[in-house]
Amino acid sequence: MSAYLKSNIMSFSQIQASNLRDQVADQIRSAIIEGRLRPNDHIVEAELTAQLGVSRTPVREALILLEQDGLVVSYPYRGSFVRNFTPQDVKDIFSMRTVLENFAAELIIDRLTNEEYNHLDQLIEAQRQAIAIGDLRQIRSIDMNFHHFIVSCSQHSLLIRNWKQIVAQIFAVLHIRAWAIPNYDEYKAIRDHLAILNAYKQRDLPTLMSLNREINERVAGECVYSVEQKGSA
Amino acid sequence: MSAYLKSNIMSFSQIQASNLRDQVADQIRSAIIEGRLRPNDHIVEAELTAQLGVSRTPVREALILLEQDGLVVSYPYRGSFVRNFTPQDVKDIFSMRTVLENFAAELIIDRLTNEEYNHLDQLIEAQRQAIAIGDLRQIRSIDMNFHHFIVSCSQHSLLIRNWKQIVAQIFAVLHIRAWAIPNYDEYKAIRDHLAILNAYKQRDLPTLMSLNREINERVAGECVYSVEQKGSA
DNA sequence: ATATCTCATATTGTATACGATCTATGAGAA
DNA sequence: TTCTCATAGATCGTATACAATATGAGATAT
Repeated sequence: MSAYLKSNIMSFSQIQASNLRDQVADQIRSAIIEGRLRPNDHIVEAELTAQLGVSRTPVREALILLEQDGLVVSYPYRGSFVRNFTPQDVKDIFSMRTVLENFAAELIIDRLTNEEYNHLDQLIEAQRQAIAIGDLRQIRSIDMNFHHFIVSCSQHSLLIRNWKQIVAQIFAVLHIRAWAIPNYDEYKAIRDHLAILNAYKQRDLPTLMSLNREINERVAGECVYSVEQKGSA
Repeated sequence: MSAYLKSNIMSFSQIQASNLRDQVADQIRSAIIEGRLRPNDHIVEAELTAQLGVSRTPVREALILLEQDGLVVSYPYRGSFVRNFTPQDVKDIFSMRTVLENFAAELIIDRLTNEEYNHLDQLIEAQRQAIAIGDLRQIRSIDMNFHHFIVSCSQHSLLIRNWKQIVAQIFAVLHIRAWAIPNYDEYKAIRDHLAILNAYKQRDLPTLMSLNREINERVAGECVYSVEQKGSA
């Protein structure tokens, strides 16, 4: 395996937050993405201070980061809350994701190597096994890795950065979908990924772009439905 | 004039930073965008504390925001520096701008009203006058407003937000161009804007998208040249 | 009973104090 | 002369203390 490919594959886990700010941000981000913190939950700085054993300074700085990431909203002298996505928010997020992933596709479709195809094949297989076991957290993780690997192949740091932000928001929304649609067919993602990978192998950009659009619009629809359900419940 | 249009036009000036953090961030951002702070300049928290008459806390928080915006880079225990754009950075920034503006075009091209066309006409004329006077700062401001108005018509908050970030970085780079190419023909922008506006009026999306791409690639090339000049100087 | 006002409490915004780390400088040895 | 290493100064990271603001409970008037 080439050094480039390896670093690409590892780019999710190799990140190590040096300062407390980033560590705290990662903790809160995980809590939101994994659904332990729910939309509109009040994030009280003093509580995190106690729970994490750090002072308010890094906690506050972490919350600033998360607000920039669109996972948290803050109001002056009232505090920070887990962002509650409106149907319009969800539509916007998924439409932006489509735009970014189509841009990535345009950049890489003629440059992907067999090694990279193989890695994507393996990820699909791993996700299939995670679904068989029923490990939802693992399913989500591999799913994200599939798309992240593709986007990171572009080596377009700005694109990768913006995509990561969007996807973090999407994962927060996917938890709402999981609550609203308990028996969601996770194998849909497998079929989607196979179709995407096939389009890449065929180097068929138009098909790939409409695939991206259709998939994202379908999932967006599911999430909008879920958000509306939650609002009326 | 419709209420929607009015709020759209005013959306640049109506922002009012309530807390010190945002005020400090705005000050530093302006300094970078206007070229008073140059790439690689060391931003020392204590100096800003003294100059602005606030404590280090809001200064630090502002620097975190600016790092997220891609205008500042920070190294642990070494400090924050005005970001120095590499040629690759410049290419990435402009290619992302193209993607975002083409997305905006797709969203709005069939929905723009005569009022909005008129406003864009007025902005072009205002920019022409600013060029005649030679007010570079005003030229830049109106130029940004032209594009911002278009993007904001999409009412896609995520798109608008990402676009604003990108454009702040571009403005920082444009100052490098101004230093490298002192007698730059500012009327180029007028011709570009007229062509863009005309494509919108014709509702000709393909032409508009290739226009966007060509213009951004041309300006990107000028900026890459300028960045390379600076590096070798 | 309802509405409105007052004030205590909780929470955030800001300032300051302390600790950790980097960088440059200079003395001493090879 | 040049290299190494210790030390001091500068700067950032974190913790704590104080100030400003929002919220809600209870009192009071209608």
